[in-house]
Amino acid sequence: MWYLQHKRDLPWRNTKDPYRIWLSEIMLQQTRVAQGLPYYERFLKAFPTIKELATTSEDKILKLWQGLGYYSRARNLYATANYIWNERNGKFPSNYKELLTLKGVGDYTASAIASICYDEKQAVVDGNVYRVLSRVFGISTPINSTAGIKEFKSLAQLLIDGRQPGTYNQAIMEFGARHCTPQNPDCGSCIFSDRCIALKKDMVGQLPVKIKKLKIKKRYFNYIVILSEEGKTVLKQRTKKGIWQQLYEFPLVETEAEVDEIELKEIQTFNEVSEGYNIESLVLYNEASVVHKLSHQHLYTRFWIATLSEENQKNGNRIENEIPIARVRDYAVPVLIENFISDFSVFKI
DNA sequence: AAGCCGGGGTT
DNA sequence: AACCCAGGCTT
Repeated sequence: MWYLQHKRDLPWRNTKDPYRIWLSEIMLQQTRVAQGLPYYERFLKAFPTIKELATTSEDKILKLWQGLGYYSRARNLYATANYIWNERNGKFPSNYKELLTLKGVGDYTASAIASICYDEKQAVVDGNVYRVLSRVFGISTPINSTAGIKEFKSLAQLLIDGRQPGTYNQAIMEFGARHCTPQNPDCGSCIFSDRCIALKKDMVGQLPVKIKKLKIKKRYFNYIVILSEEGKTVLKQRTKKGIWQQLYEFPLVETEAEVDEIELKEIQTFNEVSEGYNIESLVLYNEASVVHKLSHQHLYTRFWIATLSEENQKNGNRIENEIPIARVRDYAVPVLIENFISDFSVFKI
Protein backbone atom coordinates (compact mmCIF):
# COMPACT_ATOMS: atom_id res chain seq x y z
CA MET A 1 0.00 0.00 0.00
CA TRP A 2 1.18 3.48 -0.92
CA TYR A 3 0.67 4.97 2.55
CA LEU A 4 2.81 2.45 4.39
CA GLN A 5 5.75 3.22 2.12
CA HIS A 6 5.45 6.97 2.00
CA LYS A 7 4.02 8.10 5.29
CA ARG A 8 5.89 10.62 7.38
CA ASP A 9 6.78 9.67 10.92
CA LEU A 10 4.74 12.22 12.85
CA PRO A 11 4.31 12.20 16.62
CA TRP A 12 0.52 12.01 16.59
CA ARG A 13 0.73 8.87 14.46
CA ASN A 14 2.04 6.81 17.33
CA THR A 15 -0.98 7.23 19.56
CA LYS A 16 -4.73 6.81 19.79
CA ASP A 17 -4.96 9.08 22.80
CA PRO A 18 -7.90 11.34 21.97
CA TYR A 19 -6.27 14.26 23.78
CA ARG A 20 -3.22 14.11 21.55
CA ILE A 21 -5.19 13.51 18.39
CA TRP A 22 -7.58 16.35 19.22
CA LEU A 23 -4.69 18.71 19.96
CA SER A 24 -2.93 17.85 16.72
CA GLU A 25 -6.07 18.17 14.61
CA ILE A 26 -7.00 21.57 16.01
CA MET A 27 -3.47 22.82 15.41
CA LEU A 28 -3.36 21.54 11.87
CA GLN A 29 -6.59 23.22 10.76
CA GLN A 30 -5.60 25.37 7.78
CA THR A 31 -2.01 24.91 8.88
CA ARG A 32 0.83 22.99 7.29
CA VAL A 33 2.31 20.08 9.19
CA ALA A 34 5.74 21.69 9.09
CA GLN A 35 4.39 24.85 10.68
CA GLY A 36 2.27 23.14 13.33
CA LEU A 37 4.72 20.45 14.38
CA PRO A 38 6.95 22.53 16.69
CA TYR A 39 3.86 24.01 18.34
CA TYR A 40 2.50 20.53 18.94
CA GLU A 41 5.74 19.46 20.62
CA ARG A 42 5.78 22.54 22.85
CA PHE A 43 2.14 22.15 23.82
CA LEU A 44 2.52 18.50 24.69
CA LYS A 45 5.51 19.27 26.85
CA ALA A 46 3.74 22.14 28.63
CA PHE A 47 0.41 20.32 28.87
CA PRO A 48 1.01 16.54 28.85
CA THR A 49 -2.65 15.78 29.55
CA ILE A 50 -5.95 17.60 29.35
CA LYS A 51 -5.70 18.31 33.06
CA GLU A 52 -2.74 20.63 32.64
CA LEU A 53 -4.39 22.32 29.66
CA ALA A 54 -7.64 22.85 31.53
CA THR A 55 -6.05 24.23 34.67
CA THR A 56 -3.77 26.82 33.10
CA SER A 57 -4.84 30.30 31.97
CA GLU A 58 -6.09 31.38 28.57
CA ASP A 59 -3.24 33.91 28.42
CA LYS A 60 -0.67 31.14 28.79
CA ILE A 61 -2.28 29.13 26.02
CA LEU A 62 -2.40 32.15 23.72
CA LYS A 63 1.25 32.90 24.46
CA LEU A 64 2.24 29.37 23.46
CA TRP A 65 -0.03 29.64 20.41
CA GLN A 66 1.55 32.93 19.37
CA GLY A 67 2.49 32.96 15.69
CA LEU A 68 0.32 30.04 14.67
CA GLY A 69 -2.64 32.21 13.67
CA TYR A 70 -6.39 31.73 13.79
CA TYR A 71 -6.38 32.42 17.50
CA SER A 72 -10.01 31.42 17.99
CA ARG A 73 -8.65 27.89 17.78
CA ALA A 74 -6.62 28.49 20.94
CA ARG A 75 -9.56 30.05 22.75
CA ASN A 76 -11.83 27.17 21.77
CA LEU A 77 -9.11 24.72 22.76
CA TYR A 78 -9.10 26.18 26.25
CA ALA A 79 -12.89 26.27 26.51
CA THR A 80 -13.17 22.67 25.38
CA ALA A 81 -10.41 21.50 27.71
CA ASN A 82 -12.26 23.08 30.61
CA TYR A 83 -15.55 21.55 29.54
CA ILE A 84 -14.06 18.07 29.28
CA TRP A 85 -12.09 18.33 32.48
CA ASN A 86 -14.83 19.88 34.62
CA GLU A 87 -18.06 18.59 33.11
CA ARG A 88 -17.01 15.21 31.75
CA ASN A 89 -14.50 14.01 34.32
CA GLY A 90 -11.71 14.49 31.83
CA LYS A 91 -13.17 11.96 29.42
CA PHE A 92 -13.46 12.80 25.72
CA PRO A 93 -16.65 12.10 23.78
CA SER A 94 -16.12 8.74 22.09
CA ASN A 95 -18.13 9.09 18.90
CA TYR A 96 -18.46 11.37 15.90
CA LYS A 97 -21.81 12.88 16.83
CA GLU A 98 -20.79 13.90 20.33
CA LEU A 99 -17.39 15.12 19.19
CA LEU A 100 -19.19 17.51 16.84
CA THR A 101 -20.67 19.37 19.80
CA LEU A 102 -17.24 20.46 21.04
CA LYS A 103 -16.19 24.04 20.39
CA GLY A 104 -13.77 24.26 17.49
CA VAL A 105 -14.60 20.75 16.30
CA GLY A 106 -16.40 20.56 12.97
CA ASP A 107 -17.06 17.73 10.55
CA TYR A 108 -13.42 17.24 9.63
CA THR A 109 -12.01 17.17 13.15
CA ALA A 110 -14.82 15.03 14.56
CA SER A 111 -14.28 12.52 11.76
CA ALA A 112 -10.54 12.48 12.30
CA ILE A 113 -10.77 11.85 16.04
CA ALA A 114 -13.59 9.31 15.73
CA SER A 115 -11.83 7.29 13.04
CA ILE A 116 -8.32 7.42 14.49
CA CYS A 117 -9.15 6.97 18.17
CA TYR A 118 -12.34 4.91 18.07
CA ASP A 119 -12.22 3.16 14.67
CA GLU A 120 -15.48 4.78 13.67
CA LYS A 121 -16.24 4.79 9.95
CA GLN A 122 -16.28 8.53 9.33
CA ALA A 123 -14.48 9.91 6.30
CA VAL A 124 -12.46 13.08 6.67
CA VAL A 125 -12.71 15.67 3.92
CA ASP A 126 -9.94 18.22 4.17
CA GLY A 127 -8.20 20.21 1.45
CA ASN A 128 -6.18 17.17 0.44
CA VAL A 129 -9.21 14.93 0.10
CA TYR A 130 -11.07 17.52 -1.98
CA ARG A 131 -8.13 17.68 -4.34
CA VAL A 132 -7.59 13.95 -4.70
CA LEU A 133 -11.26 13.06 -5.15
CA SER A 134 -12.05 15.93 -7.52
CA ARG A 135 -9.19 14.84 -9.75
CA VAL A 136 -9.51 11.07 -9.64
CA PHE A 137 -13.27 11.23 -10.17
CA GLY A 138 -13.24 14.31 -12.38
CA ILE A 139 -15.68 16.29 -10.24
CA SER A 140 -16.06 19.98 -11.07
CA THR A 141 -18.51 20.90 -8.32
CA PRO A 142 -16.94 23.79 -6.38
CA ILE A 143 -15.47 22.36 -3.22
CA ASN A 144 -16.51 25.37 -1.14
CA SER A 145 -20.13 25.34 -2.22
CA THR A 146 -22.88 23.75 -0.15
CA ALA A 147 -23.47 21.18 -2.87
CA GLY A 148 -19.77 20.41 -3.14
CA ILE A 149 -19.31 19.93 0.58
CA LYS A 150 -22.16 17.40 0.63
CA GLU A 151 -21.09 15.65 -2.55
CA PHE A 152 -17.48 15.13 -1.50
CA LYS A 153 -18.39 13.99 1.98
CA SER A 154 -20.79 11.42 0.51
CA LEU A 155 -18.21 10.18 -1.94
CA ALA A 156 -15.53 9.95 0.71
CA GLN A 157 -17.95 8.07 2.94
CA LEU A 158 -18.56 5.55 0.13
CA LEU A 159 -14.86 4.98 -0.36
CA ILE A 160 -13.63 4.65 3.20
CA ASP A 161 -12.35 1.31 4.40
CA GLY A 162 -14.49 0.25 7.34
CA ARG A 163 -11.80 -2.01 8.75
CA GLN A 164 -9.18 0.68 9.28
CA PRO A 165 -10.96 3.99 8.87
CA GLY A 166 -8.32 5.96 10.73
CA THR A 167 -5.50 4.61 8.62
CA TYR A 168 -7.51 5.12 5.45
CA ASN A 169 -8.23 8.74 6.34
CA GLN A 170 -4.62 9.50 7.09
CA ALA A 171 -3.51 7.72 3.95
CA ILE A 172 -5.64 9.73 1.55
CA MET A 173 -4.63 12.98 3.22
CA GLU A 174 -0.99 12.00 3.08
CA PHE A 175 -1.38 11.11 -0.57
CA GLY A 176 -2.84 14.53 -1.29
CA ALA A 177 -0.14 16.30 0.67
CA ARG A 178 2.80 14.38 -0.73
CA HIS A 179 1.83 13.22 -4.21
CA CYS A 180 -1.38 14.77 -5.55
CA THR A 181 -0.12 18.26 -4.80
CA PRO A 182 -1.87 21.52 -5.77
CA GLN A 183 0.76 22.38 -8.37
CA ASN A 184 2.79 20.07 -10.54
CA PRO A 185 1.56 16.73 -9.23
CA ASP A 186 3.65 13.81 -10.43
CA CYS A 187 0.96 12.19 -12.56
CA GLY A 188 3.56 10.13 -14.42
CA SER A 189 4.27 7.95 -11.39
CA CYS A 190 0.83 8.05 -9.81
CA ILE A 191 -0.86 4.93 -8.49
CA PHE A 192 -4.15 6.24 -9.88
CA SER A 193 -2.85 7.16 -13.34
CA ASP A 194 -4.84 4.32 -14.96
CA ARG A 195 -8.17 5.60 -13.70
CA CYS A 196 -7.76 9.31 -12.92
CA ILE A 197 -10.45 11.18 -14.86
CA ALA A 198 -8.67 14.50 -14.55
CA LEU A 199 -5.51 13.02 -16.03
CA LYS A 200 -7.44 11.39 -18.86
CA LYS A 201 -9.24 14.66 -19.66
CA ASP A 202 -6.13 16.77 -19.05
CA MET A 203 -7.93 18.70 -16.32
CA VAL A 204 -5.51 18.14 -13.46
CA GLY A 205 -4.53 21.80 -13.44
CA GLN A 206 -8.15 22.94 -13.25
CA LEU A 207 -9.28 20.73 -10.39
CA PRO A 208 -10.43 21.18 -7.75
CA VAL A 209 -12.79 24.03 -8.61
CA LYS A 210 -13.10 26.74 -5.99
CA ILE A 211 -15.52 29.65 -5.89
CA LYS A 212 -13.86 33.01 -6.20
CA LYS A 213 -12.79 34.70 -3.06
CA LEU A 214 -12.58 37.91 -1.16
CA LYS A 215 -10.75 41.05 -1.94
CA ILE A 216 -8.10 42.33 0.36
CA LYS A 217 -8.73 45.41 2.47
CA LYS A 218 -6.07 47.95 3.31
CA ARG A 219 -5.85 49.28 6.84
CA TYR A 220 -3.52 51.83 8.36
CA PHE A 221 -2.24 51.17 11.87
CA ASN A 222 -0.30 53.58 14.07
CA TYR A 223 1.06 51.97 17.21
CA ILE A 224 2.01 54.31 20.03
CA VAL A 225 4.98 52.80 21.82
CA ILE A 226 5.10 54.59 25.14
CA LEU A 227 8.47 54.67 26.87
CA SER A 228 8.77 56.02 30.37
CA GLU A 229 12.08 56.86 31.99
CA GLU A 230 11.47 53.99 34.36
CA GLY A 231 11.64 51.61 31.43
CA LYS A 232 7.95 50.93 31.23
CA THR A 233 5.53 50.83 28.32
CA VAL A 234 1.83 50.22 27.79
CA LEU A 235 0.10 47.21 26.29
CA LYS A 236 -3.60 46.80 25.68
CA GLN A 237 -5.58 43.65 25.11
CA ARG A 238 -7.78 43.39 22.03
CA THR A 239 -11.23 42.53 23.27
CA LYS A 240 -13.43 43.47 20.33
CA LYS A 241 -14.51 41.34 17.41
CA GLY A 242 -12.05 41.02 14.57
CA ILE A 243 -8.45 40.03 14.29
CA TRP A 244 -6.24 39.05 17.20
CA GLN A 245 -8.98 38.79 19.80
CA GLN A 246 -7.50 38.53 23.32
CA LEU A 247 -3.97 39.22 22.13
CA TYR A 248 -1.97 42.23 23.34
CA GLU A 249 -0.60 45.19 21.42
CA PHE A 250 0.61 48.73 21.91
CA PRO A 251 -2.09 51.41 21.98
CA LEU A 252 -3.43 51.58 18.44
CA VAL A 253 -4.58 54.54 16.38
CA GLU A 254 -6.16 53.35 13.16
CA THR A 255 -6.51 55.91 10.35
CA GLU A 256 -8.00 56.03 6.86
CA ALA A 257 -4.59 56.62 5.31
CA GLU A 258 -0.98 57.21 6.27
CA VAL A 259 -0.65 60.20 8.56
CA ASP A 260 2.21 62.46 9.61
CA GLU A 261 2.85 63.61 13.17
CA ILE A 262 0.65 66.69 12.83
CA GLU A 263 -2.30 64.72 11.56
CA LEU A 264 -1.81 61.94 14.08
CA LYS A 265 -2.04 64.38 16.96
CA GLU A 266 -5.39 65.59 15.70
CA ILE A 267 -6.95 62.15 15.77
CA GLN A 268 -9.33 61.66 18.65
CA THR A 269 -8.14 58.13 19.26
CA PHE A 270 -4.63 59.41 19.70
CA ASN A 271 -5.76 61.88 22.32
CA GLU A 272 -7.62 59.17 24.17
CA VAL A 273 -4.55 56.98 24.09
CA SER A 274 -2.21 59.72 25.28
CA GLU A 275 -4.52 61.13 27.90
CA GLY A 276 -2.82 61.24 31.27
CA TYR A 277 0.64 61.07 29.78
CA ASN A 278 3.07 63.90 29.39
CA ILE A 279 4.60 63.02 26.07
CA GLU A 280 7.91 64.77 25.65
CA SER A 281 8.65 63.59 22.15
CA LEU A 282 6.86 61.62 19.48
CA VAL A 283 9.18 60.08 16.94
CA LEU A 284 8.26 57.99 13.94
CA TYR A 285 10.22 54.75 14.15
CA ASN A 286 9.70 53.48 10.59
CA GLU A 287 9.30 55.97 7.75
CA ALA A 288 8.31 53.16 5.43
CA SER A 289 5.21 51.37 6.63
CA VAL A 290 5.55 47.75 7.58
CA VAL A 291 3.08 45.84 5.45
CA HIS A 292 1.74 42.94 7.43
CA LYS A 293 -0.25 40.61 5.21
CA LEU A 294 -3.15 38.61 6.51
CA SER A 295 -5.26 36.41 4.29
CA HIS A 296 -7.96 39.08 3.97
CA GLN A 297 -6.33 42.40 4.82
CA HIS A 298 -3.05 44.23 4.48
CA LEU A 299 -1.99 46.25 7.48
CA TYR A 300 0.16 49.29 6.69
CA THR A 301 1.77 49.89 10.00
CA ARG A 302 3.92 52.58 11.55
CA PHE A 303 5.32 52.65 15.05
CA TRP A 304 5.59 55.92 16.93
CA ILE A 305 7.90 56.15 19.92
CA ALA A 306 6.34 58.34 22.60
CA THR A 307 8.89 59.26 25.22
CA LEU A 308 7.46 60.52 28.48
CA SER A 309 8.94 63.42 30.35
CA GLU A 310 10.27 63.14 33.86
CA GLU A 311 7.40 65.26 35.01
CA ASN A 312 5.15 62.40 34.11
CA GLN A 313 6.46 60.22 36.90
CA LYS A 314 6.34 63.00 39.45
CA ASN A 315 2.70 63.56 38.77
CA GLY A 316 2.15 59.91 39.38
CA ASN A 317 -0.10 59.66 36.39
CA ARG A 318 -0.76 56.05 35.94
CA ILE A 319 -2.68 53.61 34.00
CA GLU A 320 -3.50 50.03 34.77
CA ASN A 321 -1.77 48.59 31.70
CA GLU A 322 1.72 49.83 32.40
CA ILE A 323 4.30 47.12 31.95
CA PRO A 324 8.06 46.94 32.37
CA ILE A 325 9.50 46.65 28.89
CA ALA A 326 11.26 43.44 29.81
CA ARG A 327 7.87 41.88 30.59
CA VAL A 328 6.42 42.50 27.16
CA ARG A 329 7.73 39.14 26.04
CA ASP A 330 5.43 37.41 28.53
CA TYR A 331 2.36 38.55 26.64
CA ALA A 332 0.81 36.95 23.58
CA VAL A 333 1.19 39.46 20.77
CA PRO A 334 0.57 39.34 17.01
CA VAL A 335 3.59 38.53 14.85
CA LEU A 336 3.48 42.13 13.65
CA ILE A 337 4.20 43.33 17.20
CA GLU A 338 6.71 40.57 17.88
CA ASN A 339 8.68 41.54 14.79
CA PHE A 340 8.77 45.15 15.89
CA ILE A 341 9.96 44.24 19.37
CA SER A 342 12.75 42.08 17.94
CA ASP A 343 13.86 44.85 15.63
CA PHE A 344 13.58 47.55 18.25
CA SER A 345 15.44 45.52 20.83
CA VAL A 346 18.55 45.33 18.71
CA PHE A 347 19.63 48.78 19.74
CA LYS A 348 17.19 49.69 22.47
CA ILE A 349 15.91 48.08 25.64
C1' DA B 1 -24.61 31.63 1.21
C1' DA B 2 -21.10 34.70 2.24
C1' DG B 3 -17.76 36.73 5.23
C1' DC B 4 -14.29 36.45 8.68
C1' DC B 5 -10.27 34.57 10.99
C1' DG B 6 -3.19 34.35 10.54
C1' DG B 7 0.87 33.33 9.19
C1' DG B 8 3.93 31.13 6.17
C1' DG B 9 5.49 28.22 2.20
C1' DT B 10 5.41 27.59 -2.99
C1' DT B 11 5.21 28.78 -7.44
C1' DA C 1 0.94 38.35 -6.63
C1' DA C 2 -1.87 34.23 -6.31
C1' DC C 3 -2.74 30.03 -4.21
C1' DC C 4 -3.20 27.04 -0.40
C1' DC C 5 -2.56 24.75 4.06
C1' DA C 6 -4.83 17.72 8.12
C1' DG C 7 -11.40 24.17 8.84
C1' DG C 8 -14.82 26.29 11.83
C1' DC C 9 -17.73 29.99 13.38
C1' DT C 10 -20.69 33.99 12.71
C1' DT C 11 -23.84 36.71 10.28
